Amino acid sequence: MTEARPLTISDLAARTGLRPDTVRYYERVGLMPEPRRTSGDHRRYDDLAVDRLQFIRGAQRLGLRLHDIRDLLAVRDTGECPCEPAEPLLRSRIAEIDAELDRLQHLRADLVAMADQLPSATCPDPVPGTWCPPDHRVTEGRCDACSI
Amino acid sequence: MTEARPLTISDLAARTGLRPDTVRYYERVGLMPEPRRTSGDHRRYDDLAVDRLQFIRGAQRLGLRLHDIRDLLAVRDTGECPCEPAEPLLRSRIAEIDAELDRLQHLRADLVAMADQLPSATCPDPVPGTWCPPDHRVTEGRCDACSI
DNA sequence: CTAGAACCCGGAGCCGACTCCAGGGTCAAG
DNA sequence: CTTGACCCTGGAGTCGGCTCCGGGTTCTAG
Repeated sequence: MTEARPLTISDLAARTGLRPDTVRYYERVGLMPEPRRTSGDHRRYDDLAVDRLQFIRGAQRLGLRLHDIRDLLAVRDTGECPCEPAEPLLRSRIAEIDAELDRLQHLRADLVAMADQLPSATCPDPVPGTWCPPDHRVTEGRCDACSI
Repeated sequence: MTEARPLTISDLAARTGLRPDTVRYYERVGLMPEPRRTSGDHRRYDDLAVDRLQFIRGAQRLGLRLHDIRDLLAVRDTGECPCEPAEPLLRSRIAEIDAELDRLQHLRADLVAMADQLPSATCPDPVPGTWCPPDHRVTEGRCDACSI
């Protein structure tokens, strides 16, 4: 069977697409438990560690923060399914993402409007002056109300 | 005329919705030129400084980074309209935003799928195991391929 | 003239998630 | 046993954009 043979930290890292430093970092911040060590103080891991790191990666892919992932892991460690506490977490991340999408869509629209009018209108009179977002009207090469 | 009477750093900050610390910070990083000083070494500003900070705020509103804004200001300082160099900058920011929107939309879809299936399926067997993104099929409470 | 608000400066701290470093020690293949 | 790849630690650095601090100085209204 493919049991036993313990993994070094870089074996583990390689299997999970991380770097050894990152694994040590996860240990420091409490995502990974302290592993057993060789007599020479080198970390040795088993497949549970691989599983745990994959859980972390999966949760990260879902846009969760290490802070939240730590909480889910704590639940998981009790032997319970982390789904129950995960759902509100996911819902609130969705809300955050919606807010960010909204912000970016508005921003994008502003940028496009700005970029489109740039080559033509605003530039007749190369004078140092205010250069404004597109929702501020420009009169005679100058911005009316650039109070933001 | 509303000329002359020079502004202290907090006057300037108040007029532009910033804090004095922020203005000093902008000076440190090269966005604002060194202003003149009183004999006691206090900064004194004029309306050009207000204009400049408004330009900075406007460009920030468009999602430009201080680094880029500094470049635009450098052009503006030559007396030229910063539009010419601004356009490619804006276009590349738009591309970045598109990439980010894309990422967030995928992420959102994954989160929703995950959150929707949480209360039901995945949880029949509260065993510590892998908990995976929704595009990885789950068989008998376990994930087939959770290699990211 | 005096009180108290505002200013000065350099540097540190914050957020998140790493990443890298130096200066050692250890492991395993040959 | 040697060699070279790997590992250890604690701490610092990175990115961006501020924000705050302490200890000292200056400005200004009354």
